[in-house]
Parts: sequence; C-alpha cells; structure tokens
Amino acid sequence: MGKRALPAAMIARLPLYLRSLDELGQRNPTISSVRLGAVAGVAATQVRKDLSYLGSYGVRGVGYRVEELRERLHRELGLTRGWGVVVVGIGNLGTALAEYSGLRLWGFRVVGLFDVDPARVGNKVNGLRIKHLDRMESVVEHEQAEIGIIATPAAAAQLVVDRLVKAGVRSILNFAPAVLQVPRAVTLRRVDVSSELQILSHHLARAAGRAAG
Amino acid sequence: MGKRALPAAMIARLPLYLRSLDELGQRNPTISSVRLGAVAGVAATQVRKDLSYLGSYGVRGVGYRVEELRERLHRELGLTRGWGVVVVGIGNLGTALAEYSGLRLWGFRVVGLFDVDPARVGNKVNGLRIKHLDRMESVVEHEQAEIGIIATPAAAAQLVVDRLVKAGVRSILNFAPAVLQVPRAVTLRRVDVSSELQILSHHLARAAGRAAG
DNA sequence: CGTTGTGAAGGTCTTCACAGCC
DNA sequence: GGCTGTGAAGACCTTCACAACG
Repeated sequence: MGKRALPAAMIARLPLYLRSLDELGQRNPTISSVRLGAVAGVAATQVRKDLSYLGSYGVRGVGYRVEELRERLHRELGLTRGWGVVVVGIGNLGTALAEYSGLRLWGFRVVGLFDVDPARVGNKVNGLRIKHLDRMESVVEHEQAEIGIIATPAAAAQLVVDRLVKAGVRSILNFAPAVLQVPRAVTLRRVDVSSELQILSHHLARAAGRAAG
Repeated sequence: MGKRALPAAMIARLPLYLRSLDELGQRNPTISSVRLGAVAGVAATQVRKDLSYLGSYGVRGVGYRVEELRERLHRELGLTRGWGVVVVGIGNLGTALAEYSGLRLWGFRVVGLFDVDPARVGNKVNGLRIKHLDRMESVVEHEQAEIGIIATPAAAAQLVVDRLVKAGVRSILNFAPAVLQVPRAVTLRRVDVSSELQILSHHLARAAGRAAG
C-alpha cells in the first residue's frame, strides 16, 4: 500500500542530521531533538517532525538512540549501497571532487574520471587514471555507475548529460552554469556557484540601500 | 512606504533569468515569458510573477524588452557594484573558484587568496599571490572586500568565518561541510556537495525499492 | 518530569484563471 | 490576437500547542 511521499525539504535535511551525529561522536547513547537541532542548525520541532516521517525512533522523556538513528538515516539515504560515481571534466573543480574524501566516507565509489583534453587524459588523480570521454559509456556499463558529476564548461554540459543518461546513469549532479534537460526518470540536481554569488550580491546591495535610506 | 520584502525563492531565480538572456544573445529585442521560462527551466507564469515584483517591465502582447530587463536584473542583483571577494583555503576547490571566469564576468573582483599551508603561500593563482591567513584582515580592510568564500576543511570553517565577520565581510559562501553560525546582519549561504550526493543517493534507493516492489 | 509525536494554524511559494492592455 | 499582470486557489513547508508516554 502506498507509502506517502516524503517531503523534499525534509530529505534535504537528513544529511545534516547524519553529519551532526558524526560530529557529536559516541559520547552519549541518546540525543534530544533540541540538541540535534542546535548542531544541525534546524529548529527542534522541525527535527521531530522530520524524524517522525521515518517512523517512531525516539523515546519520550529520553530522546533518540544515536546508533539506531544513524542506521535509519543511512538506510533512508541509500548510503549502504556503494553507488558508483563518475566525474566528467577534470579541471580544478573536477579534481577537487574526485579527491573529496566525503565521497568515500559516505560509501560512494569513484569509478571513472573523464575529460577530452589530451593534456589531462592519462594523468592520475587520487589513484585513478583520467580517461577520454569516449570511454565513458563502457566504464559506466562495466562498473555499474549510477551517479554522474558534471564539472565541464557550460557549453559541453547538455551533451555530456545526454550521454550519461543514455549510458544508464540515473542521478546527476551538475556544477556547470547551465540549465539542463533530463528525462523524468532521471534525478538532476544543480550546484550553482554563480547564482549563489549573485544572491549574496543582492543582499549586500539591499543592505547598502537600506543603510543609505 | 516600506518596500515589501521580495520572496527569497524569486531572488534565487533572477540569476537564471539573467544567464538565460545572455545565452539567447541579441537576436531579438524582446522575449516572452514562455520563451524565457523555457530557457531558464521555469514555468512561464512563474516568470511573469517574478518579474512583476520588479515593476512592470513587460509590454502586453509583445513581451519583455531584453536590454531593459537585463539592466533591471543587474541592478536588483547588485552586479554594478564590483564587490570585492576573498577566498580562504586554496586547495583544488579554492583554486577552481579563484580561477572561475564567472566571477569576473559578473563584475566581482577577487582581491585576496589565503591559506595556512606554507607549501601554498606565495604561489600565484590567476595572477594573484596566495597570502597567509594572518594577512586576511588587513587585505579585507584595505581592499574593501565584502564577500568571503570558505573552501577550507570543515574543522577550520567556523574560525575563518568569525575572522571574516570581524574583519567586516557581510556575505559568506561556505563550501565546507559544516553548519556555521554568523550574526544576523551577515548573509551566509551554503554549497553542500556531500548533502547533494546523499539526496541523489536517496532517490536512487527509492527508485530501486519501487522497482523491486 | 522531560521529551517525543502530531493535528492544527500560519506562512511561503506555485499554479490557475482571467482581466487588462498593446 | 497575443502577452503581461495579478487576485484567488492550491500545494507545500514550518511553527505552534499540547496530548501521549516512557
């Protein structure tokens, strides 16, 4: 019978809770919503509502059992699966991502690095050789990669996405400053540095305007 | 006579509209909400509502005049001010950000790069010498930097933020996987790669679960 | 007694439907 | 006729208030 869909905003907070548990370490076997919220930067009632969607994992008068909660969050976020990740575009950004220790920490396997620049192809990053983009499809298939990270220039991004999708990748994280199209069955998320800076700029301008009268 | 506050969600879309106008170039002097929405990946009625907050810049039966709209978006986003930006933590990510051409394109001035690693201090990135973090405060003051970008490890992030704020920076973009505290007058935004990947992982796990029954 | 879990209220954001205008 | 601008409706998200319970 249909599980009701989980709110997207709540899913986006689960990684914060998980990270907070890790930061707090093993000192206490339980944690209250107030404390978890303080560390995660989320209101305590929000924490409780979010966790209640995962089922009743708290104990009234006591709090949440840390180990149980950690496990539940891992499961909900699918971190037990060891998803395969490929990175396309190995400039400074792609290199930073390929070397990002968080990937391994959360159980992701980086199984392919791709570029089209002959000066980069063949180099090793984090123990993995950069391959030409032409070999992307065969690696995705062979290594069962499910996640693709786009760190190419904007002009190349849509082409790369189309190829990733065709090769079987079903989740894509886009760092290129471009709006990309994907089929409905594919999840696309965007990290848009340019937009973020412009939003900061807007706030600065507003504050300045307010101060000036 | 207070200006009503603009919806945050709408502000976050303005950079997309601006980018879309640039992508479309000078071919047409006007653009309809349908077309702009298609390029920006936003519903046409959403485009109209968003732009209506900026005042009546459209012409019924015709569309929006591209040049006028571009200028209005620039103004609202404060891109005419040439804000000074400093980057702290010049690893691969910090280097990528320091070299990001989008910064100059939108009128930001990168005025300082800082690190604590002696192996990095003194090196040049994008024509700018990396300085030791100790000199951050004096550069922020001297160059009037208003925006700080954190690309340090998580453990150092709160310390760096505190120093940036004390030095006078009022907008901060945090790439470190940490929840940071700032005074209310400071705008803090977060780019959280680790969370994004975990959200993608969740969607993969859900899809797999659904397929399996 | 302290803390969770949750219906209800309140707020924000998006979509709809259509009036208004060129 | 075609397109913008906008009040109203609807969806989504957060906060509140308090019942439930170990």
